[in-house]
Amino acid sequence: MTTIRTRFAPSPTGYMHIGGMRTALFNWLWARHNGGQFILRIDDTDQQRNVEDALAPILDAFKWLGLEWDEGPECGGPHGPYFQSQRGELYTDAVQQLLDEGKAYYCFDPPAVIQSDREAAEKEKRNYLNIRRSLELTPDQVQENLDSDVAHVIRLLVPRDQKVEIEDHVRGHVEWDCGLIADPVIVRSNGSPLYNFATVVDDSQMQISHVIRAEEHLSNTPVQALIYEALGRPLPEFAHIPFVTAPGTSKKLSKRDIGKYRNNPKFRKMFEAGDNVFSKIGLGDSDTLNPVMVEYYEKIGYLPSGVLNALSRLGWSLDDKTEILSLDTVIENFTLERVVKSPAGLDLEKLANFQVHWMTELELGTKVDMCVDYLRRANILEADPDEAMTAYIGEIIEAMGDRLKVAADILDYSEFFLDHNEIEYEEKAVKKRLKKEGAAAILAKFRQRLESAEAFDVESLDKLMHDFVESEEIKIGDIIHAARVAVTGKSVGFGMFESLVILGRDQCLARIDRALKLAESSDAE
RNA sequence: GGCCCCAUCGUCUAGUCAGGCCUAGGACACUGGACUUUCGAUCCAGUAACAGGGGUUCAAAUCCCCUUGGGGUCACCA
Repeated sequence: MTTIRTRFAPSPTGYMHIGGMRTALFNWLWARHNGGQFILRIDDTDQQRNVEDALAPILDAFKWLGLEWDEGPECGGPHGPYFQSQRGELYTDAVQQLLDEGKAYYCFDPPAVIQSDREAAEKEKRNYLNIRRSLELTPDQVQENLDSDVAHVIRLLVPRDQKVEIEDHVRGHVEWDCGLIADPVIVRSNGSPLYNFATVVDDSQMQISHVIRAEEHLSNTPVQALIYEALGRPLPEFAHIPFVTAPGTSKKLSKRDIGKYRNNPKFRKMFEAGDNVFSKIGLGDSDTLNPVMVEYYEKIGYLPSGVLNALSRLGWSLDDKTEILSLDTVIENFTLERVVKSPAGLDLEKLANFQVHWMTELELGTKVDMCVDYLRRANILEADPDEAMTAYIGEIIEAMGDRLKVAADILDYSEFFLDHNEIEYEEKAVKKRLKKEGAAAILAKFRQRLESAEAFDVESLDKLMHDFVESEEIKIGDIIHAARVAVTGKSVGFGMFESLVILGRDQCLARIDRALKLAESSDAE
């Protein structure tokens, strides 16, 4: 058995696409499942100036999710360099080989001529094939053209009388008729190699055993297979996995359509959450980070385990019932055979569900650390918390329970970090719960009970309120809502008694006093 | 348009390769109920799918053919 080697070859685009991450994950999984290697290769043939800046978010995404690569940027490896821009010699050599063996040729037809050939073919409703005029030239003429710098590209000479066949691990048998394939350009007029060519040279030189990529590359496969054949190198195994579609659609998830997604009901909440959270922690809004990017999930406080679980289940399943999957479980069970053939829509609700599960698995201390990070960035905490503050935050998080779905949710409870005169009261809540007929009077009485309460713990306060309700002959709803609004400023939150205890008696009394004044203030509206 | 791929509940999927165990299973979402101080969570229950048409067979979600629908790709992008 040869070693299983897979790769992911991103272009430095400045962000990591969530669908691309899924493709990378499947490659990584297949390598890990087989005890093989996963290689990261950077497709920087476009030569942007700041490759480094544009690459950082991509590497960060891999690091965040814990998908370490065995060879690639930063760590190097025996088949380097891992940047295509530094592999020019490999491509030049391969092209020369093809040229020498007559499997590729210089094409001197100007683009305009090719263009009109194409149009002519289209007009006659016949498939376009190169006319191969340059093949008529004598070796001397070719040399002459080259010597006098006549513009040219290099094309692969497609053997038109054969078929290309592959046994795809996901698609099964797929074949193409070479008689329908135009001679692809493999080297541009400026001397740089094209994707299809560079990929083959690299995959072959890096001894990639399995090319696992998105379905949209299926149509590149015959050309690549032909290049392998021309080069006399063994064909890798192929697995074309379905692409990821936008939620609720059947179209490929694409950053270009981000504008549309804003109005997509399945997506809208994510954008809103982004606007809300990112502005608080100084990361812009949902324009800077959107749900197509892996970084969005990281920065809004998703867990790697949640995202990984969701990504794993996108086009793959373990069996007929297992949904909650740890990375280790997936590694152990991942096979290409169980990859589904049809496109899979990104299911954000299910992602949220996985997230809740993995969040509840976390130790309190871990949650505290995550939340502290957000509180610091949002300037709710001005310094790293001391022991007392850490314990205080722990109490809040425990009280939140599974209301803490993503780490950024802690920001919804900022009132616990403010003094009584700093908190904001929700207008609606005040109107409904405090300005209601008789509400203030009840609240005032309850305040007295609180003040004189002997013990200030959850159990005692629970009893205190129930006794109060009984003696006043009111319903619990008549006081508890008013009390909540009074001490938190909001109509919703976690347990009432936990809230009171966490805030402490003095803070509660001060807040109630403030609320009482608010309730008395004139109803201008 | 050419080439290629795909088709099971609203969504992600199990079942398809080796036809019968499928009166099609699970999960998310949704609806109803229980619990409850709000929100959330939880527990119970429910709605809901084999795209259509032909074959083959004792038997088809599963095999074959056609139709329809959806999608990808057709560059000196990757």
